[in-house]
Amino acid sequence: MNVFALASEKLTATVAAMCADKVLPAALDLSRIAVEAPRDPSHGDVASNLAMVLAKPAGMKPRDLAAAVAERVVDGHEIVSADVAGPGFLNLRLGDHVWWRVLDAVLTEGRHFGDSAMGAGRKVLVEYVSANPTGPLHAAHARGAVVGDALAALLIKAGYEVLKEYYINDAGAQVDTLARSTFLRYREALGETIDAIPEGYYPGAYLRDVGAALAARDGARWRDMPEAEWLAPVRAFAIDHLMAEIRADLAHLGVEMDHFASERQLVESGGVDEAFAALETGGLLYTGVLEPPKGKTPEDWEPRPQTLFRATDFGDDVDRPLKKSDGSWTYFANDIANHLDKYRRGYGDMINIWGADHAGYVKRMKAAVSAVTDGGGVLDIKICQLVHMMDDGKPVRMSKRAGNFVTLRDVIDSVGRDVLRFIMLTRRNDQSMEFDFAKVREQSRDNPVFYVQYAHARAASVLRHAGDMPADPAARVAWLTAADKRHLTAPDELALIKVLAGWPRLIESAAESHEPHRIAFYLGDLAAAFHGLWNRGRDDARLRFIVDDAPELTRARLALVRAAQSVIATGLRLIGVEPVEEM
RNA sequence: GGCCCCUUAGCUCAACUGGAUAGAGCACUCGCCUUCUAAGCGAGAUGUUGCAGGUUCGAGUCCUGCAGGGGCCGCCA
Repeated sequence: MNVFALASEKLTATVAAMCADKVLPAALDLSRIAVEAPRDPSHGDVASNLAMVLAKPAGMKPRDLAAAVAERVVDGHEIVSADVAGPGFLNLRLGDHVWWRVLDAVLTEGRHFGDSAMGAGRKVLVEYVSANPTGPLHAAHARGAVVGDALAALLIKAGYEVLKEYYINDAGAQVDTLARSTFLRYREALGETIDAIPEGYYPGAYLRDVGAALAARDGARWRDMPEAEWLAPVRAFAIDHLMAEIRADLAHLGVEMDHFASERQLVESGGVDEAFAALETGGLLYTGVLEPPKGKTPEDWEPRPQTLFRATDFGDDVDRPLKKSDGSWTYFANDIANHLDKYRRGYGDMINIWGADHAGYVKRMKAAVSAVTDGGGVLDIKICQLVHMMDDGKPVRMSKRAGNFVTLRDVIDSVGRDVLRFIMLTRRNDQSMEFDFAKVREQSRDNPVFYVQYAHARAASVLRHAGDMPADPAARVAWLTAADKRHLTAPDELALIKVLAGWPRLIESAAESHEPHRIAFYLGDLAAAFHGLWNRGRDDARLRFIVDDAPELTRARLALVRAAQSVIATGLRLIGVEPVEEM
């Protein structure tokens, strides 16, 4: 149950009744009415701007209109008071039993509390990670992986049908370089001495494993053949090998993709030609010469006619080339095909999670999606800003060139999957963040993961001490919902229930804005409210959850504890973190 | 040179997509504490939201310009 929806229905019903009574004109536009929690709890439980939005069409002053609605909306039961404040806000206060009902809803709905029908089963494709298959995932991939995965889970909870997809860049020059680099390691595995890795090859030691595996499978078969013979099979072998590692690393992080899309397969099956044809049919291609980028002219720049896409018609800054000088497709052309393919698979809503290095690419991709789907497809792109890896305040040096970058696997092994996942959501995606190995392992109030986990474990501890409570889950829910909630009237008890009541709304707003970090922040707030209640018991034993000589009071409080624990657990699981029973 | 993101308390960051007196944590000061779980609790103080304009009942949020930080900028992906 969603108290904001409840209040919203009450308010619109009241306005409708006033229209019917001709107090207000008919056919008012109610779409801009907001019903939300006021920032300051002293203003009430629910606030609405309806009087300010409707004032002009209704021909009334906002405060007068608000007062008229206030008078009619109060029923002394669910809405116990309505006040006009400021320029015309309508502040509602809900009856305590509304909150008690929320508590029962949390208990009976369990992990389904907060599920929303908002998505109405609409299909959404979330593409994330999509790292090149030329090496293991490194630390910088963690953020996109976690943000994408949590967003996907969030959208599922909000009622969307989600496909989690990884786009494998297995078609460009980089995978040819991978093949050649692997071939060196293959010869090495066959006994040759490789003095130095030539310039332009991948030097990473991880390719030794790949070379050795190839030698183990095929022996010396490729060694003396010309490159044209071995390039494709070695490339395929290396990609398969590295993708298997990438999948294993993702699994280690708790990320399970639904689908892996191959760029090469897309190209070979004619997907790019189709996208090209679609653009050509729309008259969106022409041959032209681009200006060199100002202030940074490449040394070998020479004006050259190219096949260009009219990206500027769709909000981009310049038109973009689709073919390289050797006649092959640009990465952009392939990616257009990738997105057209998504669209044709039924995914009109697409979300891509990208790293900061791709930020300059956003406009053209959105332009392309708009063009190639004739406006039918919508692409949202979330840019994950850089993560600065630190250890106790000192930057962790990473050099991809030297091949000594920190792998994703290293980070997971070092701090644990749960910590990594949670921390990656403690910043908005478009904000850069520090990740300090020492700090995230710290067990203190400063560490948000610890703080939230501790709240869950504390709740579990209380429930373990509750002697009367049935152990069987169904019986326990029945026992807790049957508790007399009239014992829960203290302001901070109600405050905790109000935080719980905000969960369904948080799911919807986070899903709508594609911002999974809000879950982590919400859990921090919820944990704070719970710890606050706990701490009341330190000074006054009567304020503890379990009061020995007051079984009915205890039972009601246990219902609150269990409800808080349940929402914390649901929230943690939603972002892929396992709640702990003990710490 | 161009484009994108960012700039909020001393520090690290929020702010429910335009709402009311901009909030947390850390650090700081004072007091308390050893528990249903020890890794703490309570109280206090903290602001020209980078700067200058604009839009409107109302702007941290939207539009323009400027400054600073980061990222990117045809034939890499």
